[in-house]
Amino acid sequence: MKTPPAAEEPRWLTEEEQRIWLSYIHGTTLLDDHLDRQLQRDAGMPHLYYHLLVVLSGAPYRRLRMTELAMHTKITRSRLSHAVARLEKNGWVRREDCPSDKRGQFAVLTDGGFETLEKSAPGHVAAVRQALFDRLSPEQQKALGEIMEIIAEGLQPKEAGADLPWLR
Amino acid sequence: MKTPPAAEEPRWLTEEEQRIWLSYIHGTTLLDDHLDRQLQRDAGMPHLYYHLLVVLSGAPYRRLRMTELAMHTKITRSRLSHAVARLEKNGWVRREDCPSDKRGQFAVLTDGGFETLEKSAPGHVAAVRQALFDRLSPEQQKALGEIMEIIAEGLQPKEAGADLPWLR
DNA sequence: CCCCAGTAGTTGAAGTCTCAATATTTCTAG
DNA sequence: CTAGAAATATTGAGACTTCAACTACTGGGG
Repeated sequence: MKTPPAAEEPRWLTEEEQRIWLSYIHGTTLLDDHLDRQLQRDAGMPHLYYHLLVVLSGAPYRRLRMTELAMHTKITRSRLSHAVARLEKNGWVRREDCPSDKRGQFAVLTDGGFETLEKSAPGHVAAVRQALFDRLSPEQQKALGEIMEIIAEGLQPKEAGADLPWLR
Repeated sequence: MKTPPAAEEPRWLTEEEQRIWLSYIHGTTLLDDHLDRQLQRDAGMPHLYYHLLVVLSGAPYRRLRMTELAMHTKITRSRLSHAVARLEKNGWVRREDCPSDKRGQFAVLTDGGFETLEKSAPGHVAAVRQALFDRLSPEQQKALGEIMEIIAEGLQPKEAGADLPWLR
């Protein structure tokens, strides 16, 4: 009988938590912008598009179903459709019908796309190193990986029932 | 005389570094999307716009010069101009001329903007907690803050000369 | 005082992203 | 076997971002 049931005061962030959160916003904003600019300049595409090529380049036969590619990159299928349309226009990706499912489409990395990747990869890796790995201790790198994995895991569309408390 | 001078092989990311970098991409992609969606739904604006209101609410007289606001939020002045135009249309921010510099503009948080913030803040804090703080140990939270600060610091437009090696 | 390089901020066009709606195909219960 | 539900992928409109060009103003040397 201490607090009214409906108008609970929310648990605000502490000063320390606010600092951390602000640092997160600043760091990610600056890094994302930095890489987008670097890649736009050196490869003619934003970071996400580059990443799509990277993922395709590592897939069997350099191809992936649209839905799979979307899941691997954590983006919506709609966003991916638009992105692939643009990459196709550049000749870096090609679409192919899926023989076993008439609804399906493969996104296939073309030779031109692969060459573009080869040309721009060194500059991109250098940028990532310079902005991230060169500045962090091995412990911090390890911590960052673990932290981001936890965050990603918590936001992933889960398997059926996994977030139903009465099924835990 | 071991390696040709022009075609040095770049220092690719190790497997471990690749894992970390991929986790970073996944985590930030999912978290940014999650918060954008949450705020679009509950407050009618994307996360960046909400953050602009937050920063203004903490500034003296709830106002900041455009350039200052851009620096506080790590975005370009152009992006800010567009964003403030939209926030102004919503009645959450108002522009005011700067008396001491006729080029200058203040962005001022309106009462309506403040109320909107009050209404949506609890939900937003809850989302940040649930996605981030609730899942990380105190040590991880601390580490994340330090890591992001380092990254941000490295990408910040520096003071004149600060990045000239011969001035160090 | 005047020139002009630098600063503050805005603008429009082109590119990208979101959201809801759509067409098509596959799966499944009955 | 078939009707309905679910999955695959795309589309278009509107919102947001980027980039370069632009206006207006300031401040410091000649």
